[in-house]
Amino acid sequence: MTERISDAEHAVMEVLWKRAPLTATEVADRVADEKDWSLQTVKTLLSRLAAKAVVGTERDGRRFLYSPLVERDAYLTGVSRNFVDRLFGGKVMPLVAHLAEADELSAEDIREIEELLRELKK
Amino acid sequence: MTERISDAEHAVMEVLWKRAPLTATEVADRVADEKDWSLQTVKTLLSRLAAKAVVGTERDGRRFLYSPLVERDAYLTGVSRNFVDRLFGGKVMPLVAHLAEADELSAEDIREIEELLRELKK
DNA sequence: CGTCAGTGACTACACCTGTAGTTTAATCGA
DNA sequence: TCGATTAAACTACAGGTGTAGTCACTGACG
Repeated sequence: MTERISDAEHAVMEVLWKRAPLTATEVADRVADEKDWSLQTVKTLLSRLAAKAVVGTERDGRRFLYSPLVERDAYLTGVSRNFVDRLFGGKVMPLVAHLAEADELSAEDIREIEELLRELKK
Repeated sequence: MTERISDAEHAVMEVLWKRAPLTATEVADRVADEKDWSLQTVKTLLSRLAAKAVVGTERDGRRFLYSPLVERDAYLTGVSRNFVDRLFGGKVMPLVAHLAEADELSAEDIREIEELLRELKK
């Protein structure tokens, strides 16, 4: 069971998944594109992530370099799994069906998914 | 924007979506199949849901009857939307692709989804 | 009529989250 | 060398969440 990552923490992780290692200041700069957070806020989030061993720290003189310890893919698999389990009884079909019925799927989406499934069957 | 429903509250909602109206005790009994919560806990959750106007209350003598005010379908659409937006940039394909790659889709799942999509295109 | 079981209302409380401010220690530039 | 800068560490604090406990009332039962 991978440690829980909160929404705010997730935004920080996205930055680190894109590029790492980074210093706290660098992370804050990049996160600033999305969120209007102070440097301190980002540092707090990094500390919490480090405390949970979701990011690793490496000393670089007076500062730290932060890197993800959890892979984005593994994380996404975990949360998706959890999501589908909790809300759709663990079955992906009802989820897709639901999105379809709610008109959340474009013709484009449908085409892409079909293609993907065709690939999978090989 | 529908009011936020927490995880614990969601378990209570599932019971009410299955059958309503119910008294607090009845809800607690049914929830007990899933969660090991005391009656008081369930009552607290019902109060919070009522305060958020996610369930409605109807007086029945000395007790209340609780019913959902939000439809399950609408709720699922909302959270699914939100989930896909936050984690997969709003595209459903990457989510399905991800679950597929992570071997979370059985051959059976694939067949069902294909069938569903075929239906959709009509 | 008095007691008790059931019910909603109110209170509790620790932990998580979002969002920082403050303190302290190290470093770099003049 | 000394002050200005910068970074990490520690502290803060309100609101949400999980998980109840307690209180006060009321109707049913003996």
